[in-house]
Amino acid sequence: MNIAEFARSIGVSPTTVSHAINGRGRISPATRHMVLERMKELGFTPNLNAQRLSDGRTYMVALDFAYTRDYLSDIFLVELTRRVQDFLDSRRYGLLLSGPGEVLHRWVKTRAVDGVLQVIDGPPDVTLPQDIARTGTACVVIGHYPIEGIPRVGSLVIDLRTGAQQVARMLVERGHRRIGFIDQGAADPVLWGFREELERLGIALPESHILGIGATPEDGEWALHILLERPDPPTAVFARTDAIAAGALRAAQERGVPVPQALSIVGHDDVPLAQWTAPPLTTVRVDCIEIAHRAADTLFQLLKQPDGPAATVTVHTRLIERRTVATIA
Amino acid sequence: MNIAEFARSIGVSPTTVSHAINGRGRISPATRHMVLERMKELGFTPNLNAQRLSDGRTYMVALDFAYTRDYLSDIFLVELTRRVQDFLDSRRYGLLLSGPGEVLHRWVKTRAVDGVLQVIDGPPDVTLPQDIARTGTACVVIGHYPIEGIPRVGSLVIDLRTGAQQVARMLVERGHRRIGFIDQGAADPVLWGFREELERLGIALPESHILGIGATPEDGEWALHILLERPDPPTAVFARTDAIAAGALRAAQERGVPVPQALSIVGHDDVPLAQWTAPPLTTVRVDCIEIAHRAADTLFQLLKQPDGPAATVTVHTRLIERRTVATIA
DNA sequence: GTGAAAGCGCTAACAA
DNA sequence: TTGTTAGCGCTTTCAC
Repeated sequence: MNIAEFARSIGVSPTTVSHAINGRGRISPATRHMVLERMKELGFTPNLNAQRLSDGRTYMVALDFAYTRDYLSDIFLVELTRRVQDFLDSRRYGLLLSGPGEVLHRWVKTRAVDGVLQVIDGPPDVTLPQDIARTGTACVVIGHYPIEGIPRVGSLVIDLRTGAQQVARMLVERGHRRIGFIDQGAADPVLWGFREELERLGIALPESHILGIGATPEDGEWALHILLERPDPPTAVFARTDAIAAGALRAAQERGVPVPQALSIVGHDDVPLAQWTAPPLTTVRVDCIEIAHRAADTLFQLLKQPDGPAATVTVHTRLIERRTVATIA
Repeated sequence: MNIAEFARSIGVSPTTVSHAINGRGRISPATRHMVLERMKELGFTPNLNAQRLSDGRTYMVALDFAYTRDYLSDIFLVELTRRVQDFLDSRRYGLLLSGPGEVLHRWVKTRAVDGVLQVIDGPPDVTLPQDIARTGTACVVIGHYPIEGIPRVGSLVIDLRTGAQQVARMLVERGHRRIGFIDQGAADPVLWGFREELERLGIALPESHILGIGATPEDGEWALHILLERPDPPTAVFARTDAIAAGALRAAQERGVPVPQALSIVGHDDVPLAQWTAPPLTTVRVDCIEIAHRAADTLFQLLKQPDGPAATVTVHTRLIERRTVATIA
């Protein structure tokens, strides 16, 4: 059944039906109500593709993971995807889970989506969103750095420094002076923020106390063993991911080093695992719901006002205290 | 730029361009080649929404998780999603990540997708795929039971019994006679297959050796402690998920029970965690790639031949031997 | 407040 | 082999 048949069968014109559906146009509340009622009765639903062609909007948003590494854990992406999906659902938009690169461009060029949410893990490649925006498709980049001054491009900055700084302050307040850091093979804002804050507090984070090659628990085990073998072993260790922290925790237990009494351990990301470790892991939360919400919101802003100011919003990470940090005597 | 402008600018008719794009219709190879070349040059890409309206196909597939519990772990869904996405990408189809229930129905009714892949975790609700299929949209249900005899509905059965039976045979071959099972709060084909195979081999799995309330490592710890307190403690334990098995492993270590020397433990699902435990976990793999591929394939079959036979394909789980099972002296 | 008619950009009979 | 033309189902301007 199409709009014409339906309109005829309830004795009005297609125009009236369209007005009733969209709430636009002049139509009496009574007529509108009647049309809507009978739509349900007769089971008429407008063909989305015709609407798309006609009004130029697709009611679709593409989500693209332009990842080069595994910066944030998979679970973060799942969670983010789910939250974005919920948000879009509630606005009757659809989520197109796009592959990266060429595939995404195809969706943009064929006008399959109104906007793109792009999650990236490194420094931003301005070219990508620029290409997208040039075709008239809005784009919001979710990453660790702002992107500014490009029309139709917004950015959501996940500020990794905040949480890292909180960790630094907490550890120092608890009396820790010899502190270690285990990264996942690449320095990033977590390390930078952590180190800067420590330095501000007068504590050094020597290169010898920063190590890491990967993001598995094994990497964490390995790294912790090395740190504890040093002549001046740390009393607290901050790990770049919870998985690394879990490995470090295990290594400490293997060595008979009680956590947190003899060694404090802090993780990062607050994945579910962080609540399961024994004792539960003190860590830094990256708030998915907030990120998903505000990123999608920024995108919708851009859809509504294509020439509005390209917004940059920042979401901060924050310390979640559990049971793996103790005060030094 | 639309097809008319483009056609005019290269001196042919829109029809010819359309023929060139779609490979259908009669067109000389030379013309076709020329048109394609100039498309790239001038950057013309056909509007997908117009194509959709015109030829009635949307080149979109919806993926829906109609879950009531957490049967398969999240990581499975991620992996599955990624594989489905890759498959669709390669066929120039898009993946619409749909919410469940009403949301999915909206996409179907508005003709936003050609087909639906539905992942369910319990016994099948035939109504759902039936409603979808009735509107002319193909549907493949990914679950643990076949769905047959409904036009335009296919099913992919993940046969959980196979792997469970392999586990049973392996444990018995290795000399185990007192065996325990930790489930996640609900009996399912894994338990059934396991118990049946044990019985076939003349080994009983007493109710007292089957327990479980949840799927976290803590649940596994708790369950293992109880099992080992029994007068006739098991020498081998099969856990319904790897997370449960990981908890059991930890509990054994806490009690000073060496694994696998004094106790064999087997997990299920083969999530990444299973390789990280110490020792690495013997478990049962659910092959995502195969599932994604064959489910999508079945769906495409249905798209190609709407009235073809509604296929049911079965993917079997299989035992992955690592290091947590030993032969009993 | 309602309806007639002209698009939106593409595909596919059919004619040339 | 190529071009003309009539849809696909909706929105929206503009008369009534």
